[in-house]
Amino acid sequence: MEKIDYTSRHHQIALYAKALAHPARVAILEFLAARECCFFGNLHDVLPIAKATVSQHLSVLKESGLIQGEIKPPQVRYCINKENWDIARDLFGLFFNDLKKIECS
Amino acid sequence: MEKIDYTSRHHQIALYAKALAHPARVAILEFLAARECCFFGNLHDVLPIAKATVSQHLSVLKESGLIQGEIKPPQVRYCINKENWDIARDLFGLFFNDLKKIECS
DNA sequence: TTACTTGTTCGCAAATATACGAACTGTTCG
DNA sequence: CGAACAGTTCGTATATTTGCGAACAAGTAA
Repeated sequence: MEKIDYTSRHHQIALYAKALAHPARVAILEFLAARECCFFGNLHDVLPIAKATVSQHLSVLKESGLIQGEIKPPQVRYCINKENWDIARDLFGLFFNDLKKIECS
Repeated sequence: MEKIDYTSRHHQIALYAKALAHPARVAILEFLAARECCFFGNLHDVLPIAKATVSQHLSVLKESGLIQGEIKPPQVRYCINKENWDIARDLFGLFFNDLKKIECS
């Protein structure tokens, strides 16, 4: 039997999933999306974690491509990266919806 | 400013995301869904990892609720858990689609 | 019974993730 | 200039994840 390699799709889904794999990051994305954009301080104010930790989670989200940050001295404004957000949405959408015949006999 | 607690939705999305956060598990789910169900051996045959590791990933997926295993001596048959799969699909669907007004000014 | 087949569990090592305070950078304000 | 403000980065501690071989458990076949 032939071993398979993980496809780039597998990797991409896994990477976006990893970005969503912590409640703080889910909350950040939700908060960001609801208000379009917001500053680091707004996020730190509502999240139950230290600012260093908030910064770290934002860093993970930035690396995943789901958000972007813009320096507006003396603050930093974060917002959803719409392009990658759409890519992630489509990846998950296809992944969850295009699997037919799911019935265990 | 009021701190928020992570909601159970945040936690649930994070948990499902964590289940998808490894290429092997994405591949397993895809493989499972394409063939409805299959045995441990089929998965081990196609995945580039040791059987102990396959078992571990299956365990993670089982705990997430996305799949279920049934012992059919001497084999174990795994398949998608449709109920939870639908829940996850809806969670991600709402999460990615119900965020309007995503534009960074 | 013994041997084999199928898959899980154990024990360990290495890598990654999470969290925080303290120190730091860069900007603004007095 | 020095103080205050907004965030990031550093260093560290702890927990979780990933991966594997070896040992194990359960069922089947001889």
